[in-house]
Amino acid sequence: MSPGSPPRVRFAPSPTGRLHVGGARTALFNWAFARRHGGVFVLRIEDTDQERNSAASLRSILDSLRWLGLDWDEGPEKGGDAGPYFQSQRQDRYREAARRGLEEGWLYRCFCPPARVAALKEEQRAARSSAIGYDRRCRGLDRAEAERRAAAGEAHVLRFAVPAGEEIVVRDHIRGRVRFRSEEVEDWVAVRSGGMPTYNFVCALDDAAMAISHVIRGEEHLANTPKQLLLCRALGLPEPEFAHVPLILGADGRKLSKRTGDTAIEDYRAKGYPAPAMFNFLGLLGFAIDDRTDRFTPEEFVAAFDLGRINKAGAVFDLDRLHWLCGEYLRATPPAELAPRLRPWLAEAGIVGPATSEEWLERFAAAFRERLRLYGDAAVQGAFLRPGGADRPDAKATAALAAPETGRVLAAAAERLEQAEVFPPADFDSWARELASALGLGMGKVMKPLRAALSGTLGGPPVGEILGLLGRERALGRLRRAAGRLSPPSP
RNA sequence: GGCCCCUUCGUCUAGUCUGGCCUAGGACACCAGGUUUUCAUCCUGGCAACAGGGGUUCGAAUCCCCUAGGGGUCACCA
Repeated sequence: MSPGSPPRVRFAPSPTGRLHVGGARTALFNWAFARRHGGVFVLRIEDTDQERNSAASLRSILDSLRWLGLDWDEGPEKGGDAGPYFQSQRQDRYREAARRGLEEGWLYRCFCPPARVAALKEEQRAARSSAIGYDRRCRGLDRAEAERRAAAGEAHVLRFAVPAGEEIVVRDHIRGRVRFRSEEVEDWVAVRSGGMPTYNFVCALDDAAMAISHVIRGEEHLANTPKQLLLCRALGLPEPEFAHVPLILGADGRKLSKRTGDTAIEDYRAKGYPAPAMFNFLGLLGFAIDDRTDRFTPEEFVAAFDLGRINKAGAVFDLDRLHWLCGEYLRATPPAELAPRLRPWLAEAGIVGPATSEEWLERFAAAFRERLRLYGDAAVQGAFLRPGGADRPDAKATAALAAPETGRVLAAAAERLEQAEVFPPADFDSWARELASALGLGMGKVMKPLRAALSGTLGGPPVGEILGLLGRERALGRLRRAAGRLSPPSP
């Protein structure tokens, strides 16, 4: 990092889809680096692909970043001195650079039809040739003639005239110095036939214009870097430092794709993954604070963040680990805090209504907290609390209900609960023990049918908690309905 | 195929730059016990890795070379 001035980094998504987990982690690392060094985190929108851009994508990306807690200092909805932050609004600058490139000769007009170039590359591939891409045919065109053809409206692109014999060194904080020879770089397209510049062109231009000191991005961009560096040289622009972070892999060991699971941050949000757990998880992919810290706050992450400590190898997106982390976060959330977050999920599942009290939700949160991993789990696990939720007991519950003593147990429990002064009994354990001994049965024989009648299943929170969530009327109703369903005892 | 990157338990990783403290540590998952009215939580224990081969060195997971394997990239996408 250049001494003295605080670093400037950027995350530059293209609004052609939702925020991918890989992109999210890249953003996270950029953000952490900026925060760690008192630098500036810029958000730049690379909307040079007019076909695929969409406003919905942009909104989704911004929402996902905010959800993760990654705030930007300059960019959309924020402004800044280096704007505009949408590449579609920087066309005049790109045009000026292109004009200069043509004039200085490091850009040239190429009239080769796309089909010719495609065929060329096809040939190279088939022949297993080591030749690189475009054969530079138009590079030798007479300048005046090229201008004439262009003026006549002939379709063409602008290509970068890659110089021979140059060595390009990418200064990478993760991989050290990566060297390329300019012979290996093709004369890439800088401006499309439609006049729209390409990624490699505008990316380097904007990084320089926005005074980006460190380019932290995915490893898939490493092979592109020489093109951008060559452009910097042609324009006499300063070269940024780099950090190409390893890919996030699917279970198959390849770049994470939709085949191997959800790839959009929004998907995880929609399924009820807690944001802090997601942040934590992403921060653990390719990075570790030390040999034992696996849970941390954003502040702790920032304090420990160091580009040099990022791993070189790709990291598999391990859903098991994410789930575990989510559970850790939910268990650590106080019920009073958890309750409001659970509400929408419970409401959607028809478990609570607008009239449901905060107190009830808190009780629910306290009862379920240790068995939830995602907010969304509450809807599934709490399903039995819906009206009639115990009417169709599962296999195990049905078996428990079929025990010979069930009728006595349910009747006795209902009677005692009806008469109880406080509901549920203040000391449920003692209450249950008393009931068991009065019936001359073991605890298991008593609790199982109760649980089955109350919730239709044998799992879940302690029976005392279930009673509290159901309330006296509904609990008694369920006990009696279950008792009524039993076949009458033979005389 | 060319170029580039990578390689520690099944997975995420510590250790590698600054060889010895590593009979390689932690975590997830898994397995086995324990606690518990159930599930879950929690506790205890277990399984499990330096890709292979050569060097250098008194000593290598750590340094060098080779091989193998994996990945990325070769668009008028970003």
